[in-house]
Amino acid sequence: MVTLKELAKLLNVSVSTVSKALSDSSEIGEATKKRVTELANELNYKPNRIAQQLKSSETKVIGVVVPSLMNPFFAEVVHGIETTLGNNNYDMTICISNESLEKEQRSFYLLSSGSVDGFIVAVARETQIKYDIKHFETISKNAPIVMFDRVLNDIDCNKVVVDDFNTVFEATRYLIQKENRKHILLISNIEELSVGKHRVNGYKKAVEEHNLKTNIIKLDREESPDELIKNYLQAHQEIDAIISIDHITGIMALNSVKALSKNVPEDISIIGFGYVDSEYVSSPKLSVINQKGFQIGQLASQILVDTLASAEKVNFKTEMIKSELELNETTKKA
Amino acid sequence: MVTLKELAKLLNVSVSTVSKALSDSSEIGEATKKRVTELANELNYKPNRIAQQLKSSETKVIGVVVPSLMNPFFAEVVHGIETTLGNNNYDMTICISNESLEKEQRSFYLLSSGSVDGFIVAVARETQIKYDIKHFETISKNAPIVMFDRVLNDIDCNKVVVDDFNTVFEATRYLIQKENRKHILLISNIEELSVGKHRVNGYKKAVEEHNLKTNIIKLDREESPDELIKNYLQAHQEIDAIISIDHITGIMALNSVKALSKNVPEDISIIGFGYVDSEYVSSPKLSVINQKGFQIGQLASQILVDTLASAEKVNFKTEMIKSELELNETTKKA
DNA sequence: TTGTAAGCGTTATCAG
DNA sequence: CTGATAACGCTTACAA
Repeated sequence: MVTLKELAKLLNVSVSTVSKALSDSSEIGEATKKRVTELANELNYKPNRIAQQLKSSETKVIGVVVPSLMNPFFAEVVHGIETTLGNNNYDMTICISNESLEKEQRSFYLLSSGSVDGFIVAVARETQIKYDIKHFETISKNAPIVMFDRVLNDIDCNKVVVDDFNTVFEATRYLIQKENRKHILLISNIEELSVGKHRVNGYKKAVEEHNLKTNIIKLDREESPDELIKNYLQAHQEIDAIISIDHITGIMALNSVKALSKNVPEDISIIGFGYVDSEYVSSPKLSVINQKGFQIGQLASQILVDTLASAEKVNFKTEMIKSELELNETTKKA
Repeated sequence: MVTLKELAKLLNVSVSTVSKALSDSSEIGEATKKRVTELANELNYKPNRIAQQLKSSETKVIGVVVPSLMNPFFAEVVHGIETTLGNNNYDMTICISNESLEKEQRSFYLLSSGSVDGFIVAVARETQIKYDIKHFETISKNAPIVMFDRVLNDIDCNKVVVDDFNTVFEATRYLIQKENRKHILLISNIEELSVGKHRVNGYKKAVEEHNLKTNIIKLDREESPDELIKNYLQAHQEIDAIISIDHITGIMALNSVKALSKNVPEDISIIGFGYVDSEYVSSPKLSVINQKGFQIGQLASQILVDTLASAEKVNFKTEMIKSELELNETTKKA
């Protein structure tokens, strides 16, 4: 790595002259500027970012802490984050909490010692359950945090959330009112998360508002979830619609229904949660709730970048990104 | 952010005393050590990592540059990378090239100015096609690079590759020899990538070795790929097996076949490329080639960490991770 | 046992 | 127009 000092020696000028010349300062004469920049290019000089960071006490790096990258929703959000940060000359360092509280804490403490200017987080499942949130309290005093999707009400920071309750409420109501469905099954495998609870409650409200019965299956992947769904459907022939509240069980439900030789959407309508590939891997194409992960990521990082740019402390806001019901082929035509 | 200097002032000792005390140096007396650590804890002192990095000219950060995170294969690899790096006290900053040469170059130059100790890359599609690889040549002189999956033969560095040719060759041969298939269709949507070419060639070799005819569909997502597959199958009723060489078209093929009321695997066997969710979103469960993304990520980062740890320059190696044929329900029982 | 000072690579202030 | 110097926060010879 070639440094200012080496350039200075080779050119027989001082370090500060080189520095100024390279930043095109008006203090430096055109002739020297040219000499300097030419040698710098030749030797492929790049200012050492670590040194700049130390000097400016700004890293231009954002710490992103997510539970997983193999969940397509988070992958999508991270993609949105990357795009916006890139446009604002920020890099990101990603830590994966793996839904573990301890891993999340470690990541935070590691990054909080000057490595990043701010954080974007979706809190780990274990953190939500145990509700051990000291690390957020500590950090939020020093560096701005933006939380998305899985947020903590008791932490004072900017938040970007999905209107989980209303989204599922409306999807359920759609099935009842527009498709005249009366026996709607909800399939859930994220019951313990706050977002999961909101979604279930949205479903319940819509169903109860129409004086219908709730039908809920809670899955977890250990068992054989497709069998469970199939058995349930066989035992409950009255089911005429399914709502799945995560990105995978909707497709599983669709496959189960097909296996029972029921017609979709004639006999049973299905609405799942969408992700980038869901329409490619389902047939007929799954009707989905699109959570707009990309936009969520963009908004979260824009808020963070803006916060870092403005000196005055503005009050914390919670922005809501409205999910969109995308009617494809597993619901009847509108 | 509390610094050594502040601690020193508060304790009426010198900065170096504080520094040594905190690193439990034998030079410092127990009494002062105690005073120092207590105040440090109280004030939540964390050494500024940027300063440490400048001092040691080591960042303990690895730059990871991948084409996409929404491709589950890369998400899996990144997960493997994160795990291994975490175990070795490294962080990672991720850049997404989005398959763009220019974005890839920018990422490299940005990170190469001291921000990271080394790189892990899968090269962008555009880079492979245009074969503009100057940025790799430049960087590889200063920082170690490990390439995975999409590698560049002309760059001298460590590599972790998948045996694409043999994997598909063997899968095809399996269909021919064990399942007695004679009309095998290959579906591809990554023809232009080197890995895609290898896979196609593996297929061709197996087919031709048995004096069978090759049948290939090239897809791209703009058109309506499922229709294309369906039409092809309808026009070619003799097809009795399908190999798909990416993570998504295998499931598409399965759905198309079912739509034509053919039985899987009785009438048609299908083998796709697997990813974490493929068995959950297919029914019957797709038989897949498992590329072992997680292991690839682990190995790539282990190699990089080892390289950084050892002073002597060892020769560059190319390691091969053997993919595994996982026979599920879309092939006949072995 | 503790303190002083130099240095990592930059930038910025101030003199020359 | 150019150069010396200090500072960012830390580590580490070397002195005391």
